[in-house]
Amino acid sequence: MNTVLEDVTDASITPFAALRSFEAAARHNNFKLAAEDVCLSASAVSHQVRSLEEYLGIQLFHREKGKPILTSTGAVYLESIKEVFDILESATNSVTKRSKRSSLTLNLLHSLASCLGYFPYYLS
Amino acid sequence: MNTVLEDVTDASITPFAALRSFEAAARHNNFKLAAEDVCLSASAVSHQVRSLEEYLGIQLFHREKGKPILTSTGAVYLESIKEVFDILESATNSVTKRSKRSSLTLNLLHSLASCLGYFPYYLS
DNA sequence: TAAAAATACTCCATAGGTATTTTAT
DNA sequence: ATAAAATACCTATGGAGTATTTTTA
Repeated sequence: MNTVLEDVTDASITPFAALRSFEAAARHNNFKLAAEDVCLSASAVSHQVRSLEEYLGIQLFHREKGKPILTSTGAVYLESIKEVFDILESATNSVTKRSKRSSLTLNLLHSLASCLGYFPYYLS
Repeated sequence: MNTVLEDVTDASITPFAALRSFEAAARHNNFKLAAEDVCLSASAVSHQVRSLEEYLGIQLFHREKGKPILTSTGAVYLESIKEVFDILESATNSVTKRSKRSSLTLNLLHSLASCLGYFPYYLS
């Protein structure tokens, strides 16, 4: 068969973890705070945002002044990404049956609590 | 602070690669064919679909007869997942500037061509 | 000089492969 | 008897960490 290979960026292999970091980074305009949100090191967020930029072939943040500031293109992309997370979340909720279980209240730092929300298996 | 940990499945950490395999598997009701679509081994597709099921805590496929058949819950989930890919794809397209480059036509098997579409860096 | 971002370097967790077994036709 | 799916097991890769450097306020 004849196939013309084009210079496409296939959305279905979008580095997904990077989208989380990107969303958090955009929300704060700050990689350090974003890192806390997503329970990673600032270094990891930097890596991920960069990889997302390379994957897309565009700049998501201006970095002239050290502080990352969302580019206008980044802002456009962000809106869609939020939508993606919203749909994914309602999809997940609609198919996930949650067992009513007895709850346990803990006193925790917010940042740690947030991580436990993502990774409850840290609890033993 | 007080934090109540609930038994939630956080959509933002959905195993994303598994969604691709799931979509392909659902389209074919066949892991082998799905594997070709996503350029992985059938084993990998099996792994991924299972991990997605474990992550969601639901069954996406009936497997009584060896042949995987989408469950009704799986069908519900699939619809949203397709939407997610659609949004992601248009988001990607809208921010991706594609350089008009000269194209090269090759004769390839369909399955390989499909993989090259995903992974053009296989070309040297 | 303090604090975040970028980068260099490293490591190991895990995604995915091969080989094998199971199951259904 | 064949072919797909499940599973066991193993390996290599790259994601993410620490340490360091750079940069801005």
